[in-house]
Formats: sequence, C-alpha cells, structure tokens
Amino acid sequence: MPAADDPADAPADARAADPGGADPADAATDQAIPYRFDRTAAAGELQERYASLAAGEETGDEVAVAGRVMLVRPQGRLAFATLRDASGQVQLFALKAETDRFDTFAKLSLGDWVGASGRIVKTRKGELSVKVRDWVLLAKARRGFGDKWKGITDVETRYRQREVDLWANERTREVLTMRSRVLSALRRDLESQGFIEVETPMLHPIPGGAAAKPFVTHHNALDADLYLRIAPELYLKRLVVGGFERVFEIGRVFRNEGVSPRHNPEFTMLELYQAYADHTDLVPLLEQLVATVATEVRGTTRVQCEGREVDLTPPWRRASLAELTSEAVGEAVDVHSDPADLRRLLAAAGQDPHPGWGPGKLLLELFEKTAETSLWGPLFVTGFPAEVSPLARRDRHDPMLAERFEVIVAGRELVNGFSELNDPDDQRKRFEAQASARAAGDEEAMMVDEEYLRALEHGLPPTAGLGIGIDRLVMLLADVANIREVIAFPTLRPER
RNA sequence: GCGCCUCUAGCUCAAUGGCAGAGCAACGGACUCUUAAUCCGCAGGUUGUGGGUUCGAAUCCCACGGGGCGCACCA
Repeated sequence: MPAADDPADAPADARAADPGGADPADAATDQAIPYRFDRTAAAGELQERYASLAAGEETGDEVAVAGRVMLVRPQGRLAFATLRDASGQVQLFALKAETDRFDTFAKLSLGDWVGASGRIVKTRKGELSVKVRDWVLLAKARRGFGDKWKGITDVETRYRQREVDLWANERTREVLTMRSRVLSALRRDLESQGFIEVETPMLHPIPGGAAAKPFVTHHNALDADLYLRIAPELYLKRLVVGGFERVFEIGRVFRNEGVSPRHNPEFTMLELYQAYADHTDLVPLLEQLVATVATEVRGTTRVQCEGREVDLTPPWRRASLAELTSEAVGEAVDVHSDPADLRRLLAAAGQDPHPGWGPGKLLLELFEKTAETSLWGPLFVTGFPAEVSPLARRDRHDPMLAERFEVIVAGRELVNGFSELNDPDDQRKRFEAQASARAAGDEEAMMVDEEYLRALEHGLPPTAGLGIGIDRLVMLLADVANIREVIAFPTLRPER
C-alpha cells in the first residue's frame, strides 16, 4: 500500500483541497477511525424482522449497524441516508435534536463506511430506519463513485476496478455470489458421494493432461524451468495409483492462448476420478451433479441462457461424433472412412487439412467445423477417435476410438470425460505419437512424461475421470455471455 | 496474431468541420419524514497519446496505447 496517494492520480477535488490526504472541507474526516465496530444487526435481518412494523411506529429496540452509505438525503434539521451491508439495505434517520454530530452526519459522502446505533423505527412513509443516536465514520470514500443512478457501466472500469463494480452494481454481486454457491454445491455433492478433495502441484516440470500451450517460469534455487499447469489430470491419476479411490480437485489451470469472451488465460477446472469405473459410470454421475447444482443455485434444472432454454433435467441426449458429423455433411463418415474423403469434406468446409493428420484428427476437425457449431445441448458427444485422445482408454469394441465423451451445453464445450488409459505400454505409444506431432510443429501436442509412465507401471486400476470448466458452468447458470463476468479479476493487459 | 468498432469533466452521456455542453457526484447555501428528495449558487477539460490535413479538428487522415466484438486457438 502506498504511503500517500499520488496527487496526480487523486480526484480533482481532493487534489485541490489537500494533495496529501483528507479534504479539510469535509469535517467527517476529522474523526478518528476506530479499529473495530460492534455490530449487532445486519440490514437484511432487520428488514425481515421488522417487515410488519407499521409506518410511523417507533420501537425501543436498540441496534448497531454498519455498512456503506449509498445515498444521502439531508433535509435541514433532518437527514436520511441509505446504508448497505452485505445482507441488504436499511435507512439511517438522523435528527439534529437527537443525533450526535448531526451536521457532520448530514455531510457524509456516497461511499463512506459508517457504523451507527439507535432505535428501530419506521418512518411516516413506511421506510424501516435506524434512528441514529451515535455514529462513527469507519472509512472515508475519497474517490467518488459512479453516477448514483447509473453507477459504473464502463466495462474496462468494471473489470479493472472490480471493487467499484461490486458496490455499484447489484448484478456483479449476484454473479460472483452465484459462483461461490456453485463451488460450494459441487464440493458438498461430491463429498457426499465419498470423493475427497485434494491439491496437486501447479508448477509442473512437464506440462501434461491436456493439449495446450503452457506458461513457462523459472525456479531460481533449483535452477529449473517449470510450467504453470494446464491440467491436474496426471497427478490426480497418480493419487488413484496410490490408493485414493475417489478424488477431485477444483483449481486454477493456465493456458497461454488467446483471450475471448469464452477464454481467460487462467480458469478454474473441476477434475474428478473414480476407481473401478468406466466412462459410462460418469454419465449419470455428471447429470446428477449438474442437476443438483442447478437446483441449488437456480431452484430449477430448466434454466434460461442467452434467451434459450437449457433443460438440464437428466437424462441428457447422447450421440456419436460420427453420426453427428455424418448428418451435418450429408454423407456417412466415421473414423474408418477413407482419409481422402475426409480431406475432401474438410476442404469443402473451409478447413485446410494438415498433411500429418490421421483419420481421427481429420474426423474431429470435420466435426468441429460442421456439426458442433449448431449443437445446443445438453448433449453427450461420444465416440472420439483414439488419435485425438492420448490419455483415454481405447474403445473395447473399436481400437480406433476412445471411451470418451464431451458434453455440450448452451452451445459450449463444458465437460470432457473418459475411461482412463491405464496400460503403460499403450500410454507410452500415445505419448510418442504426441511427441512426433510436437516435433512436426504442433505446439499443443504432449511431451513424453516418464514420471507418469512410471506411476502407471505401479498399476492404475480401471478408472474413469472427467473435467468440468467451472467458469463456463457459472456462465450457464448465471446466464452471462462473457467469461470475465464470472471471474472477479479477469486477465487484462497491464495498465499503462 | 488479423479484421471491425470504441475512447469527451469523478460517473453517465451530448456536441459530426465553426466559442466543448448537460445530468448526477463534488464544493457553498436553504429546507423537520426523505426515497435518484427539492431549490439556489459555484467549480470542474491538453476531447486516450503523438503526428498530419484545414483559415479552423472532439469531429477527417496516419501511427501508437487501452477496451469491446468477430476470426484463429481452446475449456
């Protein structure tokens, strides 16, 4: 924290009055700021408790409230102020005849924090109020808040100075509160099913568990380059190797890629792994988990998103990638199709196929270019090619496919899940294929992870796992179109 | 990374080639039941930055910077 405000950065009025600190014209700042305040009631609680109090009625009930001054209406020898705390709002009613330091109270600024004590009354116009006897300034708002009617709407200010956005905009408080409730509901539900929450490293010697470009950093004492994790997957499966049968982690992952309304460089992922299960066991688990969370935070499994309904009530539709793609391109294709045909269709869809792509990659690209954009969901897309699923176990009926699904909800990929590949020899082959792709220029292809291979050699039981993009889940439930709305401090270019 | 849009007082916005304005906030004053209180007064600006065109630029052009959206990449 700076010792003093930079005068050039201070509001014009404060700068003119006193570049070093408080505005002497405002007597409220002459008060000593206490170190603590004994609050006895929250605004929301008072509104409930005294809902039936009649207009003009005065109680003898003494309370002490604290919060931020949102509006002030001085009126001669009376003054009203709207006080807001985390639970809601309550009016402060001050009278020159009864209120300590009334003149100073009447000069409070919007944004000031105050503590006030007095009796509960309801004004003649029916507004629940604390009739202030004593009050104290808890913090001075030296910077003005936005327009008192319109608040702050400038998106850059809203993201860069979220503290201002939060107290100016109700909707921001709602969305970030909903995020917290989503996380809490997820944890509760998983724990009730015997999953334990674990934490694994964020600094990885080899970035693994996903196809993505990592951030690189350096540890000085170890003189080692480390990567910010792109996924916790490999460490979580190592915990299953060690004997934890149901684990989950909710945590930040980092991907050094573009930003967009649906992508933030750091985002929150939930990954869970269940031993002795395959990908089909995850289907009801996921449906139930999402439905439970939706019911807890929205009260329903039928939510509105971007003006359309998303019905999260289980069960959700299932369709294979091959059938969805066939339908979209108007001819039957699958992972066994002639690669030449897949290339032709891909070119027709406007995508230039890379010479190194095998049939699996070609089919996936074709799906993404044709079918995926029109899907709304919720929908399990199954039958992903093994070629593009290097950590997933091969389909028991077709070794060209993996036992993997992605879930699309509200047109966005929300979940990726599969039966985990637990054969160390096959895993080594998959890593090697990835490494060749990497050598051929695919920056997002995986590296061979010997540590992980060694762990698999100790024996990973049959295990199923999935990952959920938490930010996107919150976007869905809060019905916001931009990922930055669900992240308290989204990544922006540094100021200046 | 590329394309399009955008940036004016603390905030929300006007002014589209001709004197940079309003509302709110702030500041001074009036007011004993207000609800975005009301009323009177006062102050507030290198129009994102730097160039250019023009008699004259917030306005037109170029570059740079911030932000938004789209594309690409992904979750």
